Amino acid sequence: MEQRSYNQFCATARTLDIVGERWTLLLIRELLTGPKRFGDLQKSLRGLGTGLLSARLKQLERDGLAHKIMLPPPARTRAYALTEAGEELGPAVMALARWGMTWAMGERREGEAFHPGWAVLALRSCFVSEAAAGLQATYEFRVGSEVFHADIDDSSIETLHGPAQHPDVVIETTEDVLIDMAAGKGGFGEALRNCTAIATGDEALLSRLGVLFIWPTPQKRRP
Amino acid sequence: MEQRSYNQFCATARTLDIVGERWTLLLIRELLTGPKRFGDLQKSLRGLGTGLLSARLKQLERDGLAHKIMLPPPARTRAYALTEAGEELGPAVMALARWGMTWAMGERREGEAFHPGWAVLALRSCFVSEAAAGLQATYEFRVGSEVFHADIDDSSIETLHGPAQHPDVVIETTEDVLIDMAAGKGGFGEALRNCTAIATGDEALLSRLGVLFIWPTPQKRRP
DNA sequence: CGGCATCCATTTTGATACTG
DNA sequence: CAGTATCAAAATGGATGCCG
Repeated sequence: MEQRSYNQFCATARTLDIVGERWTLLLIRELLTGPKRFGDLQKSLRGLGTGLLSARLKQLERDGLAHKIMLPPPARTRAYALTEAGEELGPAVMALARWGMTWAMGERREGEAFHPGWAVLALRSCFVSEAAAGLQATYEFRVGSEVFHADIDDSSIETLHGPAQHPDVVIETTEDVLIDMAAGKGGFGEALRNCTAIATGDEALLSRLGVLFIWPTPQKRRP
Repeated sequence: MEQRSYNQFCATARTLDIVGERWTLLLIRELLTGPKRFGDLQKSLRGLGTGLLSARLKQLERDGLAHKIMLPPPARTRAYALTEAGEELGPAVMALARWGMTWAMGERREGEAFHPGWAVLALRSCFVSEAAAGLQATYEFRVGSEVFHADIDDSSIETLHGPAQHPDVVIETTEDVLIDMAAGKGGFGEALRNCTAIATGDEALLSRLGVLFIWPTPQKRRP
């Protein structure tokens, strides 16, 4: 199994040799919110069969971007987690996401899957680090049975799957609100005000959300 | 010809639907330093046949990322240029390049192609915008028969193929120096000091290069 | 559940030959 | 040059069966 390569001594090409194949960057997107099990990865990626998923994960391991871990009790099952090198692809994935928010989102299309985690990651890519200078806060997001949290610590952010230890604010909402947000219908602040979102916790931190996360203005691509 | 899609309502996935196919991001990398002709694109991308190149360019046009233009006299030939949406992929490509510089470069491998333009783009991704606040300067780089220039204007940068109008500094060097730089053997400052680089122009601006462009420290990926 | 192996229909790609 | 046309080789997708 010889690995295909662009054979260019160029940082972009070398990166794409490693993560440029179909599905690879989406796998990394999944793992950016924390370790995931084989089955959960497959459920998130319709169209990716077990064979190819297995091959891609092996490749990520071989290339030092991910590794198998044992989930702590009481789970005690295997899962895949990013290594440091894998985590550091975050900025690149966020940059791709930002471009997509601006130039490629719009209305949800017939048959398109949606997972709350994707919206949470999109939110991370909207994080305005300058607006968080000196801030320390944890926001928890509950959407149906899915829970995520954003940990902000002085201009850095982490967005992880699962509940927070000590959330300062808890926001409970529905998938539909996130879908509207992802479609660019008003920023995060509007999504909150809009409808079903219920928030509990520190009022000041809650109202700060609109400054911490700024959704880019959608634009039209013209041929 | 139905376009293949991940079918996910997610900014990253939507972006990859558009630019995630093989060669597409490398094509965009080529166009990020300015318009290019069909033949020149092909020469830069060994392994990409005329058929696929033609198909990719059509797709870029259809998706509003690039368009055909007429080069101004005396050239008067057709070329491909990025649209605004295409240009805005710059940050994403730069992010991929930065990751590659850190985690994937090292020694040049047997058979790998190299073009000065790739190094110039890598340089752009090392640009420290804070270090350029209030600065206005144009650097011209000459490498063999290839000429590029970096136009810095108050914390923003453009790196283009071709000579500059009014360069403040002209740096003449060899491919080997750029290759060493790309391999991470010392930053740009060192590359200049090192050997064949000859610079003419404003001394103060020249010595500022080491602050304007900071090469990331190469790291090892561990499986 | 997690994961590999196998088979097979479709797509993508790579390489080259050919045309305006 | 700037592309089309063509064909062989790979990669993908989907289904299914097996094993710990």
